[in-house]
Amino acid sequence: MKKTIKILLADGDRNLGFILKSFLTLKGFPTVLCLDGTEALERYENDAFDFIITEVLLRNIDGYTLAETIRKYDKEIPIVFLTSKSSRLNVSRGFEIGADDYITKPFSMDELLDRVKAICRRTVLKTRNEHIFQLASYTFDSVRHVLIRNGIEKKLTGRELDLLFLFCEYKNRVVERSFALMRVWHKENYFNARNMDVYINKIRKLLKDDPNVELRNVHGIGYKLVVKE
Amino acid sequence: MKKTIKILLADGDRNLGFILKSFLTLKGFPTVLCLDGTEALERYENDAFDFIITEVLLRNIDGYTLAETIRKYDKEIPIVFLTSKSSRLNVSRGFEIGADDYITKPFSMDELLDRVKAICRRTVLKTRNEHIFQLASYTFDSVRHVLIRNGIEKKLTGRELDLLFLFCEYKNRVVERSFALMRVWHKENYFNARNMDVYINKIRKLLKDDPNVELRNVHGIGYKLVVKE
DNA sequence: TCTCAGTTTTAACTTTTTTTAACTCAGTTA
DNA sequence: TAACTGAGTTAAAAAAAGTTAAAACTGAGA
Repeated sequence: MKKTIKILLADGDRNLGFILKSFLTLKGFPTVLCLDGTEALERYENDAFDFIITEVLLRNIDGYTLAETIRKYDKEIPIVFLTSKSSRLNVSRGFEIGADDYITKPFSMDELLDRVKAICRRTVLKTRNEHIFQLASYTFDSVRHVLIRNGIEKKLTGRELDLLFLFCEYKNRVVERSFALMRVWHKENYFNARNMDVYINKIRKLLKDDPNVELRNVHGIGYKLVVKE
Repeated sequence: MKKTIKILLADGDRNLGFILKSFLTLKGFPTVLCLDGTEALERYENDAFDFIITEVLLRNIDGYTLAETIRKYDKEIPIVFLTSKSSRLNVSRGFEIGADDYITKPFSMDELLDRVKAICRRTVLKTRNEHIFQLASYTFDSVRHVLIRNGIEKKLTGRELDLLFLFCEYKNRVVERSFALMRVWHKENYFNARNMDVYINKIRKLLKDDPNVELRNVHGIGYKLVVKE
């Protein structure tokens, strides 16, 4: 299962690349850095990524060609291009390949992070087609924001909804704590972590009437919504 | 027959500007890029545009002044301001000029496109005189200022009308509180915010007879008029 | 100009939701 | 088993939103 968004970063500048990689990884997006196009493609073929960030000007294989090749395998994966001021570039080629964004250097780390997050949010929204989940005797309607059992409806608050929705997406699979924090609170710190504990508690109380549903903790890793059916 | 929307984009950053221009053009909105206020104004006077996107901080003539000048010629043309996070700016001045939206950098391309499209939809509604909205079993006629259900008409007051109209424009999408305050009250402060609460309450009472319409709060963000159809 | 009804704003107060905090309990490792 | 870290519980504080009523404003008609 996919717990986190794993980024493939292709940037020829070893120093900047390393800084970006460290920053993104720290912010909850594990990142692999490649210094040229060939390396990036090789890495892509031998690993599983959820997000591509690539410079336009890249040694061996340029960013556009890299993106095109990756698009052949994956029509959905978000691709963001980085360009420097000096570089002559073919923006429309980028967008025809299906770029999700272009970011011009110089940019701040936070700017990059913000845009990565924005694109993730969007991609997640797209997949949010299914909105009614059956959890043993509970019915969870994420559009109407209610949890129903024996005809009794309980209205969910925003945080309850987002968190329960996340666990439903990954029903019977482990969701990592840090992933949940990023998805629901969009950041990770001590207080958000405690706050999540509180909401885990609330969700457990909401689901307590049917022993066939259980929000189980996986020590040191995260949680798993176990549904017997 | 759909008319193409031609955009005048004023942005001092040559690179970002070029990317935005290419992106918008590719997405079906032919765009002309100007790098400063004087150039933008000159272009505006010698060409026909349907949409203005301008940075607030612009060389020679700033974005606000540019917008004000254009407003003298055209009371209807949609104007969107781009601002950077850091820049201290005068949001209410923008809305007094009649801004349709403010977009804070960094934003993703898709975000910009979405908002441009949303504004076009609205403008089309206005010019087509599509002013009647069907909200489940309610009919809202924004020209006659009435809300009708089962043949019973209720007259709406000014504020009720403006606010409900705004929510209808963004039906099933979230309208941010501060955006609503700007659009309806043209400024944002503690009392306006409380005042809006009062009108949210009024609108909910007006719409309470059909459970298929709901003005839902999104905690910490805004409201969403949810209509099941 | 004055009055009055309709409308909007201000204000005080309540409720809901989220966050912070303090403390307890459980699982892991040396 | 002690020490440590992760997780669970509960309560309080803080922030956001909802409700209600009175005050202030506004504009049409006397």
